[in-house]
Amino acid sequence: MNQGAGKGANVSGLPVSRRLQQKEAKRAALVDAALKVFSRVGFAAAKMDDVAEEAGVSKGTVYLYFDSKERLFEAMVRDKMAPALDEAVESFTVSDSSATERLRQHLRSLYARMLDGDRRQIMRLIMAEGPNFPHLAAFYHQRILSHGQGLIRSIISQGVASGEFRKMEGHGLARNIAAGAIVAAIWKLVFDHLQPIELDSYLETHVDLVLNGLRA
Amino acid sequence: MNQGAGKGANVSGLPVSRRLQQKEAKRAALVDAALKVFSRVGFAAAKMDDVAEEAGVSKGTVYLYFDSKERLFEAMVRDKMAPALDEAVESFTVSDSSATERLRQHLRSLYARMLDGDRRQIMRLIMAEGPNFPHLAAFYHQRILSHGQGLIRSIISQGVASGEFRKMEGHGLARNIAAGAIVAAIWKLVFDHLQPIELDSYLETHVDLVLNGLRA
DNA sequence: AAAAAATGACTGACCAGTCAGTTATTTCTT
DNA sequence: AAGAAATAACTGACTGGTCAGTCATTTTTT
Repeated sequence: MNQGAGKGANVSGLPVSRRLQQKEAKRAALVDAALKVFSRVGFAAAKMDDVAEEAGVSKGTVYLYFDSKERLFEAMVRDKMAPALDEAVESFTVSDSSATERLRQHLRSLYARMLDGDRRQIMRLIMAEGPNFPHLAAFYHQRILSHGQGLIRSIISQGVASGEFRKMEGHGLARNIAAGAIVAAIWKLVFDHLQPIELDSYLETHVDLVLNGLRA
Repeated sequence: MNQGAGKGANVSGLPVSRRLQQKEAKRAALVDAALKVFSRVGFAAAKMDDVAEEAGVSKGTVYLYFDSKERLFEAMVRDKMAPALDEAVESFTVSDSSATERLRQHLRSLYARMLDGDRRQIMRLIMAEGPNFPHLAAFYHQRILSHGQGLIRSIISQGVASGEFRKMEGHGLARNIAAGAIVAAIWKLVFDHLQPIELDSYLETHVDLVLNGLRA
Protein backbone atom coordinates (compact mmCIF):
# COMPACT_ATOMS: atom_id res chain seq x y z
CA MET A 1 0.00 0.00 0.00
CA ASN A 2 2.85 2.35 -0.45
CA GLN A 3 2.87 4.86 -3.29
CA GLY A 4 -0.17 6.49 -1.70
CA ALA A 5 -2.77 4.64 -3.74
CA GLY A 6 -6.34 5.41 -2.70
CA LYS A 7 -6.52 9.02 -1.71
CA GLY A 8 -3.39 9.63 -3.78
CA ALA A 9 -5.04 8.64 -7.05
CA ASN A 10 -6.16 11.49 -9.26
CA VAL A 11 -8.85 11.67 -11.92
CA SER A 12 -6.65 10.15 -14.56
CA GLY A 13 -6.19 7.09 -12.36
CA LEU A 14 -2.46 7.70 -12.06
CA PRO A 15 -1.27 7.77 -8.50
CA VAL A 16 0.00 11.23 -7.66
CA SER A 17 1.07 11.50 -4.07
CA ARG A 18 0.07 14.55 -2.09
CA ARG A 19 3.79 14.93 -1.50
CA LEU A 20 4.60 15.35 -5.14
CA GLN A 21 1.88 17.90 -5.66
CA GLN A 22 3.11 19.94 -2.75
CA LYS A 23 6.65 19.63 -3.90
CA GLU A 24 5.67 20.92 -7.30
CA ALA A 25 3.78 23.81 -5.74
CA LYS A 26 6.74 24.77 -3.61
CA ARG A 27 9.06 24.60 -6.56
CA ALA A 28 6.80 26.99 -8.41
CA ALA A 29 6.70 29.31 -5.40
CA LEU A 30 10.48 29.32 -5.31
CA VAL A 31 10.68 30.13 -8.99
CA ASP A 32 8.25 33.00 -8.50
CA ALA A 33 10.29 34.28 -5.61
CA ALA A 34 13.46 33.97 -7.65
CA LEU A 35 11.93 35.99 -10.45
CA LYS A 36 11.04 38.76 -8.06
CA VAL A 37 14.45 38.92 -6.47
CA PHE A 38 16.50 38.54 -9.62
CA SER A 39 14.38 41.14 -11.40
CA ARG A 40 14.88 43.55 -8.58
CA VAL A 41 18.68 43.40 -8.28
CA GLY A 42 20.11 41.16 -11.01
CA PHE A 43 21.83 37.83 -10.67
CA ALA A 44 25.03 38.68 -8.85
CA ALA A 45 23.44 40.89 -6.20
CA ALA A 46 20.53 38.55 -5.48
CA LYS A 47 20.73 36.72 -2.15
CA MET A 48 19.53 33.19 -1.71
CA ASP A 49 18.27 34.21 1.71
CA ASP A 50 16.02 36.78 0.10
CA VAL A 51 14.64 34.26 -2.35
CA ALA A 52 13.92 31.93 0.54
CA GLU A 53 12.22 34.63 2.56
CA GLU A 54 10.17 35.76 -0.41
CA ALA A 55 8.95 32.18 -0.80
CA GLY A 56 8.34 31.82 2.93
CA VAL A 57 10.91 29.07 3.55
CA SER A 58 14.40 28.91 4.94
CA LYS A 59 17.51 29.00 2.84
CA GLY A 60 18.23 25.32 3.32
CA THR A 61 14.95 24.48 1.63
CA VAL A 62 15.93 26.30 -1.52
CA TYR A 63 18.85 23.91 -1.82
CA LEU A 64 16.52 20.91 -1.57
CA TYR A 65 15.00 22.06 -4.85
CA PHE A 66 17.92 23.63 -6.73
CA ASP A 67 21.58 22.71 -6.59
CA SER A 68 22.92 26.21 -6.80
CA LYS A 69 22.10 29.83 -7.45
CA GLU A 70 22.94 29.39 -11.11
CA ARG A 71 20.64 26.44 -11.44
CA LEU A 72 17.84 28.35 -9.80
CA PHE A 73 18.34 31.21 -12.22
CA GLU A 74 18.30 28.88 -15.19
CA ALA A 75 15.25 27.02 -13.97
CA MET A 76 13.45 30.30 -13.53
CA VAL A 77 14.12 31.46 -17.06
CA ARG A 78 13.10 28.11 -18.50
CA ASP A 79 9.95 27.77 -16.40
CA LYS A 80 8.79 31.28 -17.08
CA MET A 81 9.53 31.16 -20.78
CA ALA A 82 7.96 27.81 -21.56
CA PRO A 83 4.38 29.20 -21.65
CA ALA A 84 5.38 31.98 -24.04
CA LEU A 85 6.15 29.52 -26.78
CA ASP A 86 2.80 27.78 -26.46
CA GLU A 87 0.98 31.09 -26.46
CA ALA A 88 2.76 32.29 -29.56
CA VAL A 89 1.91 29.13 -31.46
CA GLU A 90 -1.64 29.13 -30.22
CA SER A 91 -2.23 32.75 -31.19
CA PHE A 92 -0.94 31.85 -34.61
CA THR A 93 -3.57 29.38 -35.77
CA VAL A 94 -3.43 29.94 -39.49
CA SER A 95 -6.38 31.98 -40.58
CA ASP A 96 -7.55 32.91 -44.03
CA SER A 97 -7.21 36.63 -43.39
CA SER A 98 -5.03 38.82 -45.54
CA ALA A 99 -1.35 39.02 -44.68
CA THR A 100 -1.87 42.64 -43.75
CA GLU A 101 -4.51 41.75 -41.22
CA ARG A 102 -2.52 38.82 -39.90
CA LEU A 103 0.58 40.92 -39.39
CA ARG A 104 -1.47 43.54 -37.60
CA GLN A 105 -2.93 40.88 -35.31
CA HIS A 106 0.43 39.27 -34.78
CA LEU A 107 2.09 42.50 -33.71
CA ARG A 108 -0.73 43.22 -31.30
CA SER A 109 -0.38 39.81 -29.75
CA LEU A 110 3.39 40.21 -29.68
CA TYR A 111 3.08 43.41 -27.68
CA ALA A 112 0.58 41.82 -25.35
CA ARG A 113 2.88 38.89 -24.71
CA MET A 114 6.11 40.83 -24.47
CA LEU A 115 4.80 43.51 -22.24
CA ASP A 116 3.56 41.02 -19.72
CA GLY A 117 5.28 41.98 -16.49
CA ASP A 118 7.21 38.77 -15.95
CA ARG A 119 8.30 38.38 -19.48
CA ARG A 120 9.90 41.69 -20.01
CA GLN A 121 11.80 41.31 -16.77
CA ILE A 122 13.20 38.08 -18.07
CA MET A 123 14.07 39.64 -21.37
CA ARG A 124 15.98 42.32 -19.53
CA LEU A 125 17.76 39.70 -17.43
CA ILE A 126 18.76 37.78 -20.54
CA MET A 127 20.25 40.94 -22.00
CA ALA A 128 22.00 41.77 -18.79
CA GLU A 129 23.31 38.31 -17.91
CA GLY A 130 23.26 36.61 -21.30
CA PRO A 131 26.99 36.87 -21.88
CA ASN A 132 27.57 35.16 -18.50
CA PHE A 133 25.04 32.40 -19.22
CA PRO A 134 25.68 31.35 -22.79
CA HIS A 135 23.37 28.36 -22.71
CA LEU A 136 20.53 30.50 -21.42
CA ALA A 137 21.05 33.00 -24.19
CA ALA A 138 21.00 30.08 -26.61
CA PHE A 139 17.84 28.70 -25.05
CA TYR A 140 16.10 32.05 -25.25
CA HIS A 141 17.23 32.60 -28.78
CA GLN A 142 16.11 29.20 -29.94
CA ARG A 143 12.80 29.02 -28.10
CA ILE A 144 11.65 32.60 -28.41
CA LEU A 145 13.55 34.74 -30.85
CA SER A 146 14.21 32.28 -33.60
CA HIS A 147 10.70 30.96 -33.47
CA GLY A 148 9.26 34.44 -33.41
CA GLN A 149 11.19 35.45 -36.49
CA GLY A 150 9.86 32.37 -38.27
CA LEU A 151 6.29 33.40 -37.60
CA ILE A 152 6.85 36.89 -38.92
CA ARG A 153 8.63 35.60 -41.99
CA SER A 154 5.80 33.26 -42.79
CA ILE A 155 3.31 36.11 -42.76
CA ILE A 156 5.56 38.16 -44.97
CA SER A 157 5.88 35.32 -47.45
CA GLN A 158 2.14 35.07 -47.65
CA GLY A 159 1.90 38.78 -48.25
CA VAL A 160 4.52 38.76 -50.96
CA ALA A 161 2.79 35.82 -52.65
CA SER A 162 -0.57 37.56 -52.52
CA GLY A 163 0.90 40.79 -53.83
CA GLU A 164 0.09 42.75 -50.67
CA PHE A 165 3.75 43.24 -49.73
CA ARG A 166 6.73 44.04 -51.86
CA LYS A 167 9.68 41.72 -51.84
CA MET A 168 12.49 43.03 -49.65
CA GLU A 169 15.93 41.62 -50.11
CA GLY A 170 18.08 42.67 -47.17
CA HIS A 171 18.73 40.69 -44.04
CA GLY A 172 16.98 40.98 -40.73
CA LEU A 173 13.55 42.09 -41.86
CA ALA A 174 11.82 40.05 -39.17
CA ARG A 175 14.11 41.33 -36.45
CA ASN A 176 13.55 44.84 -37.71
CA ILE A 177 9.81 44.43 -37.50
CA ALA A 178 9.99 43.03 -33.99
CA ALA A 179 12.46 45.67 -32.81
CA GLY A 180 9.76 48.17 -31.88
CA ALA A 181 8.22 45.75 -29.44
CA ILE A 182 11.55 44.82 -27.90
CA VAL A 183 12.47 48.43 -27.37
CA ALA A 184 9.06 49.16 -25.88
CA ALA A 185 9.48 46.35 -23.37
CA ILE A 186 12.89 47.51 -22.25
CA TRP A 187 11.95 51.15 -22.28
CA LYS A 188 9.09 50.48 -19.94
CA LEU A 189 11.46 48.92 -17.43
CA VAL A 190 14.26 51.43 -17.58
CA PHE A 191 13.03 54.82 -18.78
CA ASP A 192 9.29 54.81 -18.36
CA HIS A 193 9.37 57.07 -15.32
CA LEU A 194 11.35 59.63 -17.31
CA GLN A 195 9.34 59.53 -20.52
CA PRO A 196 6.36 57.18 -20.41
CA ILE A 197 5.35 55.05 -23.34
CA GLU A 198 1.69 55.25 -24.20
CA LEU A 199 1.51 51.67 -25.34
CA ASP A 200 -1.63 51.59 -27.44
CA SER A 201 -0.61 54.62 -29.36
CA TYR A 202 2.97 53.43 -29.71
CA LEU A 203 1.75 50.08 -31.00
CA GLU A 204 -0.49 51.67 -33.60
CA THR A 205 2.32 53.88 -34.80
CA HIS A 206 4.52 50.84 -35.13
CA VAL A 207 1.91 48.81 -37.02
CA ASP A 208 1.17 51.73 -39.28
CA LEU A 209 4.83 52.32 -40.06
CA VAL A 210 5.56 48.67 -40.75
CA LEU A 211 2.52 47.99 -42.88
CA ASN A 212 3.15 51.04 -44.99
CA GLY A 213 6.79 50.17 -45.23
CA LEU A 214 5.97 46.74 -46.56
CA ARG A 215 3.18 47.74 -48.90
CA ALA A 216 3.78 46.76 -52.50
CA MET B 1 59.27 80.92 -9.82
CA ASN B 2 56.83 78.58 -8.29
CA GLN B 3 53.90 77.16 -10.29
CA GLY B 4 56.35 75.20 -12.42
CA ALA B 5 56.70 77.78 -15.16
CA GLY B 6 59.34 76.92 -17.74
CA LYS B 7 59.18 73.29 -18.54
CA GLY B 8 55.67 73.17 -17.08
CA ALA B 9 54.29 75.62 -19.62
CA ASN B 10 52.51 74.19 -22.63
CA VAL B 11 52.01 75.64 -26.08
CA SER B 12 49.11 77.80 -24.98
CA GLY B 13 51.31 79.42 -22.39
CA LEU B 14 49.20 78.08 -19.55
CA PRO B 15 51.14 76.26 -16.91
CA VAL B 16 50.14 72.62 -16.81
CA SER B 17 52.19 70.61 -14.40
CA ARG B 18 53.50 67.24 -15.45
CA ARG B 19 51.69 65.91 -12.39
CA LEU B 20 48.30 67.00 -13.55
CA GLN B 21 48.77 65.62 -17.01
CA GLN B 22 49.78 62.27 -15.61
CA LYS B 23 46.93 62.29 -13.20
CA GLU B 24 44.50 62.90 -16.01
CA ALA B 25 46.05 60.15 -18.07
CA LYS B 26 45.80 57.70 -15.22
CA ARG B 27 42.22 58.62 -14.59
CA ALA B 28 41.45 57.88 -18.21
CA ALA B 29 43.28 54.57 -17.98
CA LEU B 30 41.22 53.64 -14.96
CA VAL B 31 38.00 54.50 -16.76
CA ASP B 32 39.06 52.38 -19.70
CA ALA B 33 39.88 49.51 -17.39
CA ALA B 34 36.56 49.90 -15.63
CA LEU B 35 34.72 49.76 -18.94
CA LYS B 36 36.43 46.50 -19.80
CA VAL B 37 35.74 44.87 -16.48
CA PHE B 38 32.18 46.09 -16.04
CA SER B 39 31.35 45.11 -19.61
CA ARG B 40 32.70 41.66 -19.04
CA VAL B 41 30.86 40.77 -15.85
CA GLY B 42 28.43 43.53 -14.93
CA PHE B 43 28.55 45.91 -12.00
CA ALA B 44 27.96 43.61 -9.04
CA ALA B 45 30.40 40.92 -10.10
CA ALA B 46 33.18 43.32 -11.07
CA LYS B 47 36.14 43.40 -8.67
CA MET B 48 38.03 46.57 -7.94
CA ASP B 49 41.19 44.46 -7.90
CA ASP B 50 40.54 43.50 -11.50
CA VAL B 51 40.01 47.08 -12.55
CA ALA B 52 43.27 48.00 -10.84
CA GLU B 53 45.16 45.17 -12.48
CA GLU B 54 43.71 46.00 -15.88
CA ALA B 55 44.96 49.56 -15.45
CA GLY B 56 48.32 48.41 -14.14
CA VAL B 57 48.03 49.92 -10.68
CA SER B 58 47.21 48.64 -7.23
CA LYS B 59 43.75 48.69 -5.74
CA GLY B 60 44.58 51.51 -3.37
CA THR B 61 45.30 53.77 -6.31
CA VAL B 62 41.85 53.32 -7.71
CA TYR B 63 40.49 54.80 -4.50
CA LEU B 64 42.71 57.85 -4.90
CA TYR B 65 40.76 58.68 -8.05
CA PHE B 66 37.25 57.44 -7.24
CA ASP B 67 35.51 57.30 -3.89
CA SER B 68 33.76 54.00 -4.44
CA LYS B 69 32.85 51.36 -6.94
CA GLU B 70 29.59 53.14 -7.68
CA ARG B 71 31.33 56.41 -8.35
CA LEU B 72 33.75 54.70 -10.68
CA PHE B 73 30.86 53.17 -12.58
CA GLU B 74 29.11 56.49 -12.88
CA ALA B 75 32.25 58.29 -13.96
CA MET B 76 32.81 55.67 -16.61
CA VAL B 77 29.36 56.07 -18.10
CA ARG B 78 29.64 59.83 -18.09
CA ASP B 79 33.14 59.98 -19.54
CA LYS B 80 32.40 57.51 -22.27
CA MET B 81 29.10 59.05 -23.23
CA ALA B 82 30.16 62.66 -23.38
CA PRO B 83 31.73 62.36 -26.85
CA ALA B 84 28.59 60.73 -28.27
CA LEU B 85 26.59 63.87 -27.81
CA ASP B 86 29.13 66.02 -29.60
CA GLU B 87 29.35 63.57 -32.47
CA ALA B 88 25.61 63.45 -32.89
CA VAL B 89 25.32 67.21 -33.04
CA GLU B 90 28.30 67.50 -35.34
CA SER B 91 26.97 64.91 -37.76
CA PHE B 92 23.74 66.85 -37.85
CA THR B 93 24.91 70.05 -39.45
CA VAL B 94 21.76 71.18 -41.16
CA SER B 95 22.01 70.59 -44.83
CA ASP B 96 19.73 71.54 -47.67
CA SER B 97 19.15 67.93 -48.66
CA SER B 98 15.70 66.42 -48.80
CA ALA B 99 14.29 65.01 -45.59
CA THR B 100 14.47 61.56 -47.14
CA GLU B 101 18.15 61.88 -47.76
CA ARG B 102 18.79 63.44 -44.39
CA LEU B 103 16.96 60.64 -42.57
CA ARG B 104 18.93 58.09 -44.54
CA GLN B 105 22.17 59.76 -43.59
CA HIS B 106 21.11 60.15 -40.01
CA LEU B 107 20.25 56.49 -39.61
CA ARG B 108 23.56 55.48 -41.10
CA SER B 109 25.42 57.71 -38.72
CA LEU B 110 23.27 56.44 -35.86
CA TYR B 111 24.26 52.88 -36.59
CA ALA B 112 27.89 53.84 -36.91
CA ARG B 113 27.80 55.59 -33.57
CA MET B 114 25.73 53.03 -31.69
CA LEU B 115 27.60 50.05 -32.90
CA ASP B 116 30.88 51.43 -31.75
CA GLY B 117 32.26 48.78 -29.41
CA ASP B 118 32.37 50.89 -26.27
CA ARG B 119 29.06 52.50 -26.78
CA ARG B 120 26.92 49.46 -27.14
CA GLN B 121 28.51 47.93 -24.07
CA ILE B 122 27.48 50.98 -22.13
CA MET B 123 24.00 50.84 -23.54
CA ARG B 124 23.74 47.27 -22.39
CA LEU B 125 25.04 48.21 -18.95
CA ILE B 126 22.48 50.98 -18.66
CA MET B 127 19.72 48.54 -19.47
CA ALA B 128 21.08 45.99 -17.07
CA GLU B 129 21.87 48.30 -14.17
CA GLY B 130 19.62 51.26 -14.92
CA PRO B 131 17.01 50.41 -12.33
CA ASN B 132 19.75 50.31 -9.67
CA PHE B 133 21.28 53.61 -10.80
CA PRO B 134 18.34 55.92 -11.38
CA HIS B 135 20.42 59.04 -11.90
CA LEU B 136 22.53 57.26 -14.51
CA ALA B 137 19.45 56.16 -16.37
CA ALA B 138 18.25 59.75 -16.21
CA PHE B 139 21.59 61.05 -17.43
CA TYR B 140 21.61 58.63 -20.34
CA HIS B 141 18.04 59.40 -21.20
CA GLN B 142 18.59 63.11 -21.16
CA ARG B 143 21.92 63.26 -22.90
CA ILE B 144 21.47 60.53 -25.49
CA LEU B 145 17.95 59.27 -25.94
CA SER B 146 15.99 62.44 -25.55
CA HIS B 147 18.37 64.38 -27.72
CA GLY B 148 18.40 61.65 -30.35
CA GLN B 149 14.64 61.67 -30.57
CA GLY B 150 14.70 65.40 -31.08
CA LEU B 151 16.99 65.08 -34.07
CA ILE B 152 14.80 62.46 -35.69
CA ARG B 153 11.66 64.48 -35.04
CA SER B 154 13.16 67.53 -36.62
CA ILE B 155 13.90 65.63 -39.82
CA ILE B 156 10.39 64.25 -39.87
CA SER B 157 8.92 67.71 -39.47
CA GLN B 158 10.91 68.90 -42.43
CA GLY B 159 9.69 65.94 -44.46
CA VAL B 160 6.07 66.53 -43.55
CA ALA B 161 6.39 70.21 -44.41
CA SER B 162 7.97 69.44 -47.77
CA GLY B 163 5.35 66.82 -48.53
CA GLU B 164 7.83 63.95 -48.65
CA PHE B 165 6.43 62.27 -45.56
CA ARG B 166 2.89 61.77 -44.44
CA LYS B 167 1.79 63.09 -41.10
CA MET B 168 1.64 60.36 -38.48
CA GLU B 169 -0.32 60.97 -35.33
CA GLY B 170 0.56 58.28 -32.80
CA HIS B 171 3.16 58.51 -30.08
CA GLY B 172 6.70 57.29 -30.16
CA LEU B 173 7.46 57.61 -33.84
CA ALA B 174 11.04 58.65 -33.20
CA ARG B 175 11.60 55.80 -30.74
CA ASN B 176 10.11 53.41 -33.23
CA ILE B 177 12.46 54.57 -35.94
CA ALA B 178 15.48 54.27 -33.68
CA ALA B 179 14.40 50.88 -32.34
CA GLY B 180 16.05 48.93 -35.14
CA ALA B 181 19.43 50.37 -34.28
CA ILE B 182 19.01 49.73 -30.58
CA VAL B 183 18.07 46.13 -31.15
CA ALA B 184 20.98 45.67 -33.54
CA ALA B 185 23.40 46.95 -30.92
CA ILE B 186 22.11 44.64 -28.22
CA TRP B 187 21.76 41.70 -30.54
CA LYS B 188 25.36 41.96 -31.52
CA LEU B 189 26.39 41.67 -27.89
CA VAL B 190 24.12 38.88 -26.79
CA PHE B 191 23.05 36.75 -29.72
CA ASP B 192 25.48 37.46 -32.52
CA HIS B 193 27.29 34.16 -32.10
CA LEU B 194 24.01 32.31 -32.51
CA GLN B 195 22.62 34.28 -35.44
CA PRO B 196 24.95 36.97 -36.74
CA ILE B 197 23.68 40.32 -37.89
CA GLU B 198 25.00 41.37 -41.27
CA LEU B 199 25.04 45.03 -40.35
CA ASP B 200 25.15 46.75 -43.72
CA SER B 201 22.33 44.69 -45.04
CA TYR B 202 20.34 45.04 -41.83
CA LEU B 203 20.78 48.78 -41.93
CA GLU B 204 19.61 49.06 -45.52
CA THR B 205 16.55 46.97 -44.74
CA HIS B 206 15.78 49.25 -41.87
CA VAL B 207 16.23 52.44 -43.87
CA ASP B 208 14.16 51.03 -46.68
CA LEU B 209 11.35 49.98 -44.37
CA VAL B 210 11.25 53.28 -42.53
CA LEU B 211 11.43 55.52 -45.58
CA ASN B 212 8.69 53.60 -47.30
CA GLY B 213 6.66 53.59 -44.13
CA LEU B 214 6.88 57.35 -43.92
CA ARG B 215 6.35 58.12 -47.56
CA ALA B 216 3.35 60.35 -48.22
C1' DA C 1 7.93 4.77 14.65
C1' DA C 2 10.03 5.57 10.49
C1' DA C 3 10.81 8.53 6.66
C1' DA C 4 10.74 12.82 4.49
C1' DA C 5 10.98 17.71 4.68
C1' DA C 6 12.49 21.76 6.63
C1' DT C 7 15.43 24.49 9.45
C1' DG C 8 19.04 27.90 10.59
C1' DA C 9 23.54 28.11 12.76
C1' DC C 10 27.83 27.60 10.79
C1' DT C 11 31.97 27.72 7.59
C1' DG C 12 35.02 29.29 4.33
C1' DA C 13 35.76 32.12 0.47
C1' DC C 14 35.40 36.53 -1.19
C1' DC C 15 35.88 41.47 -1.68
C1' DA C 16 35.05 46.74 -0.91
C1' DG C 17 37.34 49.88 1.30
C1' DT C 18 41.37 51.51 4.61
C1' DC C 19 45.76 53.02 6.05
C1' DA C 20 50.59 52.70 7.65
C1' DG C 21 54.41 52.61 5.17
C1' DT C 22 57.20 53.18 0.56
C1' DT C 23 58.62 55.44 -3.63
C1' DA C 24 58.71 59.24 -6.91
C1' DT C 25 58.58 64.09 -7.83
C1' DT C 26 58.99 68.85 -6.80
C1' DT C 27 60.61 72.70 -4.12
C1' DC C 28 63.83 74.81 -1.10
C1' DT C 29 68.49 75.77 0.63
C1' DT C 30 73.12 76.55 0.28
C1' DA D 1 73.93 72.38 -9.16
C1' DA D 2 73.70 69.08 -5.44
C1' DG D 3 71.67 67.68 -1.74
C1' DA D 4 67.87 68.17 1.86
C1' DA D 5 63.17 68.67 2.97
C1' DA D 6 58.49 68.54 1.72
C1' DT D 7 54.80 66.86 -0.75
C1' DA D 8 52.26 63.92 -3.67
C1' DA D 9 51.43 59.36 -5.60
C1' DC D 10 51.24 54.75 -4.87
C1' DT D 11 51.21 50.19 -2.61
C1' DG D 12 49.35 45.89 -0.70
C1' DA D 13 48.40 43.61 3.64
C1' DC D 14 44.56 43.87 6.50
C1' DT D 15 39.70 44.34 8.34
C1' DG D 16 34.93 43.85 8.67
C1' DG D 17 31.09 42.41 6.62
C1' DT D 18 28.66 39.49 3.33
C1' DC D 19 26.85 35.39 1.41
C1' DA D 20 26.71 30.67 -1.17
C1' DG D 21 26.43 26.39 0.24
C1' DT D 22 26.41 22.57 4.20
C1' DC D 23 24.68 19.61 7.69
C1' DA D 24 23.29 18.19 12.44
C1' DT D 25 19.01 18.76 14.46
C1' DT D 26 13.98 19.50 14.66
C1' DT D 27 9.35 19.26 12.73
C1' DT D 28 5.91 17.26 9.83
C1' DT D 29 3.86 13.63 7.29
C1' DT D 30 2.68 8.94 6.47
